[in-house]
Amino acid sequence: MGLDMSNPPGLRNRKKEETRQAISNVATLLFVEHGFEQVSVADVAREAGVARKTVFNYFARKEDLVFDREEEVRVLVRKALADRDDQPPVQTFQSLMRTLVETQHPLFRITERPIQFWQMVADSPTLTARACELQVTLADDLTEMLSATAGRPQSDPDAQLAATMLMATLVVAYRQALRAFREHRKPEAALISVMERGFVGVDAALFGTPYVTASD
Amino acid sequence: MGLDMSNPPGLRNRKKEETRQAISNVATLLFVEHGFEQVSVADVAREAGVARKTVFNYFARKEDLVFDREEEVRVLVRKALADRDDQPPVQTFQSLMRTLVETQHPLFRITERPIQFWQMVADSPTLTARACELQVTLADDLTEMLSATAGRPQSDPDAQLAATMLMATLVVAYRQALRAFREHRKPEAALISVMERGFVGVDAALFGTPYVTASD
DNA sequence: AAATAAATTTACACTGGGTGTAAAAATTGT
DNA sequence: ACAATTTTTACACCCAGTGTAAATTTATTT
Repeated sequence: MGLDMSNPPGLRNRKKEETRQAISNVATLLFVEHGFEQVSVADVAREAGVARKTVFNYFARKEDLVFDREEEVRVLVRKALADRDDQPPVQTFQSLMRTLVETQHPLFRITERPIQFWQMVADSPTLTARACELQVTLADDLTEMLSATAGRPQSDPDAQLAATMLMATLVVAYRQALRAFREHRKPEAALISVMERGFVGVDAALFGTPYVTASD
Repeated sequence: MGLDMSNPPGLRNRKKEETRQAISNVATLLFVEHGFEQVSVADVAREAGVARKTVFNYFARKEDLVFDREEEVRVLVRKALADRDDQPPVQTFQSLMRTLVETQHPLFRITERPIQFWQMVADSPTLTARACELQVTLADDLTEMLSATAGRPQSDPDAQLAATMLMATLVVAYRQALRAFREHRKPEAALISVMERGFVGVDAALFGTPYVTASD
C-alpha cells in the first residue's frame, strides 16, 4: 500500500518513531524556553520520561535534537535534478529554490516559528557552529549531485565552486530575510533580492561550464 | 625601540609568551603525529611540563591549540583596505589575495607543511567543524570591513553577499590547490584558476553597488 | 498460549573537555 | 627584604558522549 517503504508499521517501529518524536518535541520546547546550553541532555531525558542513554540512542549528538531535517532538503534537490528536462543543473537548482520560496514551502517560509528557532540557534555558540557544519556538508553533497548530473568527475572544481557559491547565496539571503522580518519589512522581497543577485554571480562565475550551459 | 606595544618585555611577559609557544609547539607535534582526537589536553599538559589548567589558561578551547593565526589575516585585510587609493573595496581585497598568492606569503603558499597540517584537520571532525566556524567569522568580519570602507550601514546585504561569496571562493580555491598538490599538479595554477572564476562571479553579483564600482 | 529469539531500554562505569575556587609559587615594585 | 600582584597548580566539579552487560519489551515459532 504505502508510499513509505522505510517504515513497515509493526508495533515496534511505530513506538520507535513515537519516542523519537516525543524526545525531539520535549527537547525543542525546553531549548526554546531556557536556551540550548542551559538544558542538559539529562534534563531532556527526565522530562521525556526516558533514560539518558536512550536519548543518545536516537540522536548521536545533542545538537541533532535541534537539526534533523537536512535530509529533507537533500531529497528535494536530488529529485529536482533527476526530473530536469535537459536544463543545465545549476539552472534547475535555482528554479527549485525560486519555487520553494514562492510557494512558501514549510522549510523555507519566513514566519514567527522559524524566527524564534533561529534566534535560539543564534543564542547558542554550539548550535551556530553546528549550522556552519551543516552548510558545508550540504555544499559538498550539492557538489556531488551537480557533477554527477553533468557527467563530470567527483569534486570537479567548477561544481565545487558552483555549489559553495550557491549555498553562500542562500545563507545570506535567508539571513537577510530574517533580518527584514525583525525590522517589519517584507522578508520575501529581501530574500529574493539577495538570491537573484547571488544567482547572477554564480552564472557569471561558471559561464562556459556544463553546469550553466546547455549540453546539446 | 619596539613596534610591538602589546608586549612590554619584563621577565613575566616574556615567560608567558614562552610557555604559550611551548605549549602550542608540543601540541602541534603530538597532534600531527597521533591525530587530534587521540591526544588529550592532559597529554599536552604532561608533555609540556605544565598543569592541565594552565593549558586552558592560555587556550580557551582545545582547537585553539591548532588555529591561532586568524588574527594575522584580519590585520592584513584591514591594512589593505585602509591603504587603498579610491579603488572599490572588493577590488582591493581581490588584489590583496592575488598578491599574497603570487608572492608566496607564508600564510598562503602551498608546501609540504600546510599539506600535513590540513590533512590533520581533515582527519578530525572537531577541527573541520572549527575551520567552518572560522570561515564564517572571517566572512562576518570582512562584511563589516567592506561596509565600513564603502560608508554603508553595518551588515549591508550587498556587503554580506560579497564577503560570503569571496570567502567561499577562497575556500574552494585553496581546497583545489591542496588537491592539485597531492596529485602532483601545479597548485598555484589550480588556486588562481578557481579564484579568478570566483572573483568574476562576485563582481557580476555585486555590479552596480559601491563595493565593485568606483565611488567618484 | 507458551517459549524462544531479537531488539530496545536501562543502569553503571568511564573518558575527556571545560570551569570555578582557593591555595601555593613566582614576579614585580618599593 | 617585604608586600602586592599575577600565574600556576591541585582539587572538585559539570556535562557530553561511549561501552557493556543486565533487564525489559516486542516479534516469531511451535
